[in-house]
Amino acid sequence: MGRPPCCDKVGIKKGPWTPEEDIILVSYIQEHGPGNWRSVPTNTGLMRCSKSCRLRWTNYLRPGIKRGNFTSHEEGMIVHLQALLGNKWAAIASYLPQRTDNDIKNYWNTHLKKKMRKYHQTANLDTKLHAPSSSTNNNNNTTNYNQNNQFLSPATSNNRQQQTIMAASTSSTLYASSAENISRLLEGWMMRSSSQNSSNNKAGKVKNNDKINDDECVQGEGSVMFKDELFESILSFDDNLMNNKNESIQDMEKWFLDETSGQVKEAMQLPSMF
DNA sequence: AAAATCTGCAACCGCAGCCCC
DNA sequence: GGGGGCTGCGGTTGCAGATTT
Repeated sequence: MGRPPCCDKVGIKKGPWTPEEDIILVSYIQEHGPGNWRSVPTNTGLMRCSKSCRLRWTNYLRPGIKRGNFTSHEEGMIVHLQALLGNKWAAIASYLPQRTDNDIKNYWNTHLKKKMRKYHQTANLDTKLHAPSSSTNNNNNTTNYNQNNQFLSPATSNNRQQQTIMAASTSSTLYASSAENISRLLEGWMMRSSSQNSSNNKAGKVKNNDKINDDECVQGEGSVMFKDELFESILSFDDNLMNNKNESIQDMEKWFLDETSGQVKEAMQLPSMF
């Protein structure tokens, strides 16, 4: 019945990755580059399925990943892009090259969704207080979501077209193509893992990896590369805008070009919490 | 202080689409 | 053209730590 899970083979390890496994995977990718995931478990001896290796790399080990502490600007981007695209986390992540789709998805589900709900509760209350009592708005529910669990902001329109535009501009997969970056990551790994006590790795959970990525790849020399990639990503978005202007995309353009959070809020009609 | 509950996030599952033969 | 394999993606789960009772 149904499709069997990809990883139900006997001997395939599941669950949290150990630092040792991470080092093996990073070393292998340093040598061969990302891709051809099918061959990774056999070539490395890792008792993981190819899918697990790919996920571990893209969501955690890939150089340039920034973790935790989303800035208000990033929050604004996520909220606005989610309003435009719906739950197209990969597309949204392509505009935040230092964040993974998984990270953004988690952040949306755990933080932003609640914030938006709260905001709309407040906004709804305000409307009720200020609107005439004859209002025919029967939306008791505070937040509007469509069938795709997409938050419906005032700016939302022509989503199909915008998704096409977004998809066209997400072609730049921002894997670290630079061997230098990967080796820097590996160096950081080796240094830290040697001084790391097992107390930091309860039940195989490796929380301190976060810092390694930040230190080595975001604040280090490698950050130049990723800033450039972000810039290119935004440029490609602008190119698409030139060809596909419509009202809400112009809003988007305005928002992208604005640099201060105040302007962002204004352009997006975002609540003050951002 | 201990138990119960909540929260955040890494990892897994399974579907869809692409690519190659 | 179509069948199989591989990869990408979004939804969901499970668990550890934090918070509350």
